[in-house]
Amino acid sequence: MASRNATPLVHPDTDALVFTDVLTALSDPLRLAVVAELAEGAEKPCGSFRLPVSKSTQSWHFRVLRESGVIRQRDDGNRRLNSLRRDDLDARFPGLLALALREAQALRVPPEDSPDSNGPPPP
Amino acid sequence: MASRNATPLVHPDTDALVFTDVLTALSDPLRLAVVAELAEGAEKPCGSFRLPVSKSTQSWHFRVLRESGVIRQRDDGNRRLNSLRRDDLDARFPGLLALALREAQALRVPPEDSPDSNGPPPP
DNA sequence: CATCATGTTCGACTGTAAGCGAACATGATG
DNA sequence: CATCATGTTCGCTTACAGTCGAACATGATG
Repeated sequence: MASRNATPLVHPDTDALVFTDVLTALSDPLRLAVVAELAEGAEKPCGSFRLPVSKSTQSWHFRVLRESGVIRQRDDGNRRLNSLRRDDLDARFPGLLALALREAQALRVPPEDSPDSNGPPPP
Repeated sequence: MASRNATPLVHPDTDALVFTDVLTALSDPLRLAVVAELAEGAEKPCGSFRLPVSKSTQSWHFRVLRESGVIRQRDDGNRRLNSLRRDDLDARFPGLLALALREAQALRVPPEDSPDSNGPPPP
């Protein structure tokens, strides 16, 4: 469904990143989670994030992230691979990404109350 | 209209600041302008900002800023004085405010096209 | 080639953000 | 005390963000 005549995957130039747009993109917990996962480094297809929303909604969130310049997307056969525009973000808004990642970590399933961090999550 | 029985001016604790809420607060150009103006240091009453929206809308924006923990408000007789919670923000999200201020500066009436930055703005 | 997997797009719906004016509350001022 | 200045609150609109399911497009796979 990817590399054909449709929307040609627009990415804003590094120096065209808009601060308020990036903040808006990062102000959503779901998108912040995606960013955190991409921060691990590897390119990941959209479907690999297990987001608790429908596919169409996922598409929407990835689009917001791409169009604000937070992530890069490229088509690889069937799948659309996502990566973090870390260098661009660091160049344009130094420190912002680090901050976002730190907070995304904190947001990540606040440790229920188990004394040791073991065992599977309760059903 | 201020210090009476109404809403008692709630401010979130420093360690209770929510990242996504702060980002949302800062992602609005109008509110960003307010933050920039408060960054000059002085306490300023709401009416002194000359925002291009109605009074009720201004009240709304100040409320968003206060409840997200970006600004502090206190009543002084007739007026409600605003100040930036700089220390709290720096403690909780180091670097974020500096970044926002830098970008707010950049947003500030993008230099029309006058070769030298002189003369009053055209009517 | 038929089917499946991966994503996007479209239209509709819902909720919230942002805007306004009118009414109100209160402190300052004449 | 009457009036003015400063802000908030209360509906009420309007715009947009977020969500979904259905339909579609395309690459991969049997």
